[in-house]
Amino acid sequence: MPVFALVDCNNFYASCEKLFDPTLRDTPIVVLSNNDGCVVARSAESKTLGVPMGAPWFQLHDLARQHGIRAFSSNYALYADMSSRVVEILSSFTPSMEVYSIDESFLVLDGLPGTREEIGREIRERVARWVGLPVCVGIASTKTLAKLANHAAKKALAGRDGVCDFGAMTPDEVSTLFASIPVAEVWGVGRRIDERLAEMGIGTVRQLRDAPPGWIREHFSVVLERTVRELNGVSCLNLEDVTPDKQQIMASRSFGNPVFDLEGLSESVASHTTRAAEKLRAQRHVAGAITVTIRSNPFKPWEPQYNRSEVVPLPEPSADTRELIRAALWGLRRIYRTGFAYKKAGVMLSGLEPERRRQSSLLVDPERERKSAALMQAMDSINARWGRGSLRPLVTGFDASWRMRREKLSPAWTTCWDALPRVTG
DNA sequence: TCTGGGGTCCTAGGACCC
DNA sequence: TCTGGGGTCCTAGGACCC
Repeated sequence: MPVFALVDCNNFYASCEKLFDPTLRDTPIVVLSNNDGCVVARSAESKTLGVPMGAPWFQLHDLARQHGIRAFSSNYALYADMSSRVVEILSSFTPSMEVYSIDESFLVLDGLPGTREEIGREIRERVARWVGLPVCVGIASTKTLAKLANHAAKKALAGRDGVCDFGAMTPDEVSTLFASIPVAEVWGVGRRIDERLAEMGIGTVRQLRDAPPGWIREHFSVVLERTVRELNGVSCLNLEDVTPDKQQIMASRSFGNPVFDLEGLSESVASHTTRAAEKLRAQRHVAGAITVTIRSNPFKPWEPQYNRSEVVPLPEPSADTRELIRAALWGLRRIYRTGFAYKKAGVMLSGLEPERRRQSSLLVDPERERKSAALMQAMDSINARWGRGSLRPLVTGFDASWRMRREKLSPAWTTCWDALPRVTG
């Protein structure tokens, strides 16, 4: 039977912000979404003050003033860099690991020296010592249980040592613990399923674990059935240690200020397409279609609403920014209507396939393809050397009014020489 | 004034085929 | 009066995740 560990950084974004500013040590802080919209991470102090996850920041101004809560714009350059440092440390324990998200990784502990709890504690200590971030470790025989053990380490068993191994507990202890955890904490149980389970009298992890899998499948889905089996120690989800290629690539943003005209929308759609095309080439794929989406602000229902998207198939699969922009703008012109305050635009690339293996059609001019590839490669190299957006299509524009707000951004401490922290005294 | 972005999987239903 | 059955492919929509 495999042994999974889930390592999860505590309050990851908030912890990253605190790491480089010691004066924030006991200060309640929050990290905001793009456009400084809503709360996406809270430090322990903010959670204690009752700051809800996902709350719009503008609704929290009073609470913030009252308790001195400091807010930060999300600084993904910093978080991504700290994440890669944590991953590097974790991979020193075992090559059998899956980087599940920016702040979570699954490790398979089978065959490692020491008891499972000792390994868990060593992971915590090494990460704390080498990068200064707090993590918790959940250990169990399935991924779903390891996620739950991690939750227990953070909540129900907080105050112990940040490590929870279900394998070290008796069946009775586990059952008692499960009876105290709301079913919504289980990986795979979201809001809707939680509501429906509640109607059926299932409110705790223990009740879900003890529900008949067949009955769950009948009333819900094979997905939740798998969850129930995993809660019973039957491993259904494997470690995905090779990251699969993306099947679709998206790029979208809300606007800092509403946009009314086609020109502004075109600039943003061209910008998003440029970014999406970069991701596409990084994965060495071509796209068969691009979808353009524009929408008004659903949080202002008293304003006229509009929400539409258009799928534009490409004549030939491509990774050429210019061709993708041409297709995206064609789609945009088809769906654009005047008289709306647009809040968001985005594109999605689909029909992805490897650039090599694809069928070459009679319509493709090999010389033109070669030139396209060379140009894109040159553009990517220049942007890698001089920073994103150094060389970009003219249609992405110079008007900054629609670009996002990031008024509370912390420095790029670890990824920009000019922002390197200074030690004095 | 002010409410994120980027993904995956599963299912149902329609089109189409033999 | 009475109108097959089964398979595949695609898309849209709903659920979930961080």
